[in-house]
Amino acid sequence: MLNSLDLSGRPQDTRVVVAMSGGVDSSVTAALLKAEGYDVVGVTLQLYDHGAAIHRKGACCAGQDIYDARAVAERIGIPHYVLDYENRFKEAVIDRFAESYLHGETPVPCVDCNMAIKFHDLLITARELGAAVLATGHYVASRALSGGGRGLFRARDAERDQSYFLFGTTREQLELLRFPLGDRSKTETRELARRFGLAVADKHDSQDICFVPTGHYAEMIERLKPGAAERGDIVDLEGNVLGTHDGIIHFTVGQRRGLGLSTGAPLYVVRLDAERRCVVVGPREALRTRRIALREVNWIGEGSLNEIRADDGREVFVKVRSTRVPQAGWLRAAPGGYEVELADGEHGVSPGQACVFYDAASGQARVLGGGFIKAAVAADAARTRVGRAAAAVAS
RNA sequence: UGGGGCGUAGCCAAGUGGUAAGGCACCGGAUUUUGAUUCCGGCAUUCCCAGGUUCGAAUCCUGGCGCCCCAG
Repeated sequence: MLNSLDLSGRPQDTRVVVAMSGGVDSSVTAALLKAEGYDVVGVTLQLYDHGAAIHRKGACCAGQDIYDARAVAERIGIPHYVLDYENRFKEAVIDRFAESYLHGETPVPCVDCNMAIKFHDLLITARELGAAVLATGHYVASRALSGGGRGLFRARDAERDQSYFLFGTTREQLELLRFPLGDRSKTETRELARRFGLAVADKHDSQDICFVPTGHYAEMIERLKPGAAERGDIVDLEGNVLGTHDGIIHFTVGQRRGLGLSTGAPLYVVRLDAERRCVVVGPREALRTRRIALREVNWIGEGSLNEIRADDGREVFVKVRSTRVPQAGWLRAAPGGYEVELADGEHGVSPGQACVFYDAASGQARVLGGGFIKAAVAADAARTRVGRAAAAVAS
C-alpha cells in the first residue's frame, strides 16, 4: 500500500525534505505534507547576497524570504535549516547567466537553478538528511507510470504551469522528487495558506530574475564581467549601419524597445552577432521561424532519444517560451544534436532559451523533455543572406 | 543674394481660417517564476521668429532668420 507520495510506509515513517523559498507555494507544500503526517524537514537555500535583495518584492531565497520560511516552519512545527549555497549558485547560475549574454544568447536562469541547484545539490543534501524524497512547490505534476518510473506532467492550473522551467529534469531525479501542488490551482494554494494560518498567504508572487534586485540585469553583468557592455553597430538585414548600441547584453532576439531607432515602422532585434558586437534588426516578419536547432536535449518520454531519427521525426508539441500553449512540431536528429520543426512557426525565438516537448497541446500533457535553443532558422531562409547564415549556424 | 521649394514633438508627418491626426522613438503601467513580445496609458496650451488682418491664425498679409534645389 503506497502513501500519497507513492512511497511505501506510513507518512510518519517517511521523511520528506521540502525546499522552502519563503513564498506561498513552497510554504503550503510543507504545511500540506506536515498535515498528512509526514516527517517534514524544511530547507531554505541562501542563494545570493540577502542584503541586496531584502526589500525586493517578488524575489526569493534571500533576506526576508529566509525569515518568512523560518516563520512558516515554526508555525507548522517542522525543523528548518538554512543552507548557504551562495558559491554554488554563483557559479552554476549567475556566472552562466552572464556568460550566456556575452555570447549573444538569452539564458533562462530558472532552468539552470532547477537543474544544477534544486534538483541536484539540494536533492543530494535531502538524501543525506535521510529524506525519501524532496518536495518543492513547483506547479507541475509527477505521476507513477504504469510501466514503472515516473512521468512529469503539466500542472492542472495551466496558467501556473512551470514545466517549461523543468524540462531538464532527469528520470532519476523524478524518482526522488514530488510536487504536491501540481494538481492544485493558485487560488486553492492561497486558501490553504490562510487555512493553515501562514503569514505568507497573501505574499506577492515572485517574478523577474530573483538575483537581480534592481531588475536591471545588464548592470549586474557589467559588474560581474567588467567591459561586457561594449558598444557596437546596429545593422539592418542588408548590413547597413543604422546606429549604435551600448552592448549586445542589453538585447535579446525579438526585442523591440531600447533600440532608439526611429524608422516609420517598428524594428525588432533579429539576431545578435557577439563576435562583431552587432545587433541585427529587421521587421517583425523577419522574426518568424519554423526550424530550431537544439543542444543538451533531455528526454523523459517513452523510449529513448536514440529512437529519434533524422528522417521521420517524432511528433511532439512544443513550447519555446513559458507563456504559450504547446504547438505541434516534429523532433528530429540533426548533425550535432537535434532540431525541431514547428507546424505553425513562432516569432522571436532566441538562442539560450528553452524548447520544451509535450505529448499534447492541451490539458495536463506529459513533459517529454526539451533542450536549449542553439539557433533558430528564419522562415524565409532560402531567400536572404541572413537566413543562409543562420541556416549554416544551425547545421 | 536670379528662380523655385520648404520650416508642425527627438524623427517622419497630416492639417490651407474654427481651436494641433497618425506612425516611429521615448516614458509609465498591466501581463509574465527567464529574456522578450503583446496590451493599456502618457508624450506640442502650440506650429522657425517678429509684427499685422480677423470674433477666431499652424493656416491669410508684411518683414526677418534658417535649410534645400535649379541657374549664374
